[in-house]
Amino acid sequence: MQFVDLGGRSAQRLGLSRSLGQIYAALYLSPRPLGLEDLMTQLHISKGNASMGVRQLAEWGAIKRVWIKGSRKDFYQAEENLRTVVSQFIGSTIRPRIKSSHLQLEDMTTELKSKGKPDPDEQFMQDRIQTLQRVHKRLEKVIPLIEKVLS
Amino acid sequence: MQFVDLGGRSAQRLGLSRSLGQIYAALYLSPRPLGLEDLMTQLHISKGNASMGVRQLAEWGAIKRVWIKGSRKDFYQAEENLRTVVSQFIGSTIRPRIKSSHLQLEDMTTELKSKGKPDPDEQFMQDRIQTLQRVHKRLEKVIPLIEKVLS
DNA sequence: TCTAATGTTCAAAACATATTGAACGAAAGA
DNA sequence: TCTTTCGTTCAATATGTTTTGAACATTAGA
Repeated sequence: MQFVDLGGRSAQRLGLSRSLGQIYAALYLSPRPLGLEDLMTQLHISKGNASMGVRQLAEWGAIKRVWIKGSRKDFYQAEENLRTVVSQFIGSTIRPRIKSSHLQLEDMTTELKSKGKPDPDEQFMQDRIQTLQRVHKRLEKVIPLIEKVLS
Repeated sequence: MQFVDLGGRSAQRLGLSRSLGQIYAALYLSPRPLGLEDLMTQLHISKGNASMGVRQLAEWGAIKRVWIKGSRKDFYQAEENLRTVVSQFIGSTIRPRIKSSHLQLEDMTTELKSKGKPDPDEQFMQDRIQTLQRVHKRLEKVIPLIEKVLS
């Protein structure tokens, strides 16, 4: 299905697995909660894959588990507020990565500076890294804007 | 080298190959242009990899080829204006993808609408896709902000 | 023209990651 | 208690991507 395909490809672009995107897409378009069985047949994926997928998505708050009276299967439905989904993804995945780069750049500058008496080449490196840090800081400011634009 | 590693990992996060990031990082920190030979030895990558890497980066305008008198090797240096690099990357890679998703969503809505008389489930899908389109449009607005924040 | 230096190409290999599926565990109902 | 249904786990497999390296192309200089 076209929408599910789009979900799969979008997920891959974001560095996630295709099936995560497919699962979310299928749930997002379904008026009724779906069980593992449904996902397996609709998406042609294995039970293991479906199981791991829904767990991951539920951890991120992108889908939620619902109970349906009279069935002992687990059912899931998409968190329909996309702002929430995006925020969650940013918080759990994007932000930590940015922070990590941030820290590494800091490490490098402090180490360089601690050596004192930089020769011209070291000075050049130091300058470049500082420039990069400034750019990095500016880029970080975009993150809150993403969330703002979705409100 | 730490900075080169960071470049490699960052590239991978952006969906590029590790060596692209490493090559750019090495050039970015080097006060002098580097040739293929330098890249091969500094980064422990093959000649083919280095050759393909610099071509790609040069196409994106992230590095430029420079001639050094008295040598017939090709040398490269990083485009030092990171704003340019980012813009280029957005234009050549991010924007087309967004546009593609955009078009696919439009396709789906028009197809759904053309069928007339949606049953309740079709109606639900139609609504969800429309919501998604609105979110998508809002997210698109962030792109110019990225470029703005770098000016 | 021949040789040496350099860059390019692309099929094969290496690598990384996602997916499968069989075995297992838990728990409900008979 | 036994059986069935359902979800989970994870080693093996499949898939997709990157990297290698040997063969080739091109050009400069001898």
